[in-house]
Amino acid sequence: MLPSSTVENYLKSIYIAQLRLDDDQELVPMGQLASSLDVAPGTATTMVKALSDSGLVDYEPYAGVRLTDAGAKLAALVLRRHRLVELFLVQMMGMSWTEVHDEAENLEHAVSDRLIERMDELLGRPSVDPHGDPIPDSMGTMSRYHYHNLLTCPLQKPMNVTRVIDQDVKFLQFLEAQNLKPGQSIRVETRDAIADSVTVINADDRQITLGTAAASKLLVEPKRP
Amino acid sequence: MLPSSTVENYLKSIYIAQLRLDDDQELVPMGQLASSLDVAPGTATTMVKALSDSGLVDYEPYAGVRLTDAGAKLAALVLRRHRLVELFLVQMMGMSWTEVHDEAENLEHAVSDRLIERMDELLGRPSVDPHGDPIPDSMGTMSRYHYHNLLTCPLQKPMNVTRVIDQDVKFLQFLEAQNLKPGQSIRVETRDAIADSVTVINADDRQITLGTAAASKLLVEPKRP
DNA sequence: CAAAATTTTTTGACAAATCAAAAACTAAAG
DNA sequence: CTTTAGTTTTTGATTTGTCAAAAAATTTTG
Repeated sequence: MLPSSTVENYLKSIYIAQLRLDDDQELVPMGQLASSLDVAPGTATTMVKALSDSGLVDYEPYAGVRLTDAGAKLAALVLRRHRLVELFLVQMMGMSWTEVHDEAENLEHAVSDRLIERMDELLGRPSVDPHGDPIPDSMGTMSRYHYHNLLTCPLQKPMNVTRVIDQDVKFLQFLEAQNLKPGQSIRVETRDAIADSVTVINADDRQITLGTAAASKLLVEPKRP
Repeated sequence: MLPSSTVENYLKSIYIAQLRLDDDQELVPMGQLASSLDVAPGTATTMVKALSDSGLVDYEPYAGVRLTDAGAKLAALVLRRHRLVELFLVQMMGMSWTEVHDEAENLEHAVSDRLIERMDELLGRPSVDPHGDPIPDSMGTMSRYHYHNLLTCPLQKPMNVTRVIDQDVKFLQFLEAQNLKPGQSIRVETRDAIADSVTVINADDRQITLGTAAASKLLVEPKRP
């Protein structure tokens, strides 16, 4: 009984929401789930009850939903397929990292285990996708790093962009144009809480100002070569 | 309103059945369509009526169904995706020509035009897939070549296998083991109508005997080195 | 050509996934 | 602690794709 792509999408959404909830014990609220899947709230309730009956989630009425171990493993494997496909499209097909998310959104439900294994091999068992997101292994285990973002990292220190937490094409294109892609070296110059902004210097010594909402989506780590 | 993968499969089946019907004016019987799609006859009737309402097929009750121009174009583009994916899996992913059909069966509904165009480019605008089946162009035009098969080709003349009209993995593996893949050089030695068999000599001078049902699935053309 | 066999269509039902809007519940504010 | 605001669940419908079995049409056969 292989899960439908709808089921895979629900599991994936819950998985990602749970990661963002951070505290691993918490429940994902139904409203949030519904809006992330772009369905009506009642639809999510119905579906989550069915998932609960299949043992993929724990559901607490009026409180929210949490993946079981079985559900979490399935979700991680969907994410693995998604991210390997993204990397494959960039590395082997020469597509832009800004456009591969939507393509992978469809392919993640259509690629077989055999093909995914082949991609993994050809790509050299990569650990992150083109956005810096970690790729779960074939057992469904995903490394969980706690990166700094542009709001929390030290000022005036050379950092590397390691990850971008947003799949919006325009935003990614903007980052590319400003040399703020994963892998680039940057440093945060100033932060202004009142102005709600952060200024960073990129590798070309160009200064870029971001709002804090955008700044929080760029994850960095101390530069070390 | 992009067609669902179910609709794509119906169109593809009708398209292929129509090619086999040869006389282009004929109708595909509902029973044949239903069994090729592995659905109940009534299901096919219902679906075909819906396709007819969308202007993708002409439906004549109790007689059968035929693609309209719009339907034929859509079907050809599905076939294009299927066959490009198959070739891609063999050429670029190193998969076996015997196993790519099933994989392509899923991927044909998930790959975008953009990705297909990229594959086509990387593969050098190929004209046939690993089974020798022609690949329609992006306008939905497919070359319709009239090959001989092992039952109709001249005896004792050197021929090239150009195409295999069967996707059964065991059969393809058999052909591979006997050096009867597309591209190989062979010659038909004898035919025996009573014994219902054909004997062929492969490139290694090994003699292989096939039943006529199998023999009719191997298409050949005169060897021209 | 009429009876039998076959094919096709119709009918009624069902499962998956969804929505809109009413009802129920929880949380927040006064 | 009650009213209000915000979530969540229920309810009743809808769409897509499917099946089994009855009914109708067609084709084959004696």
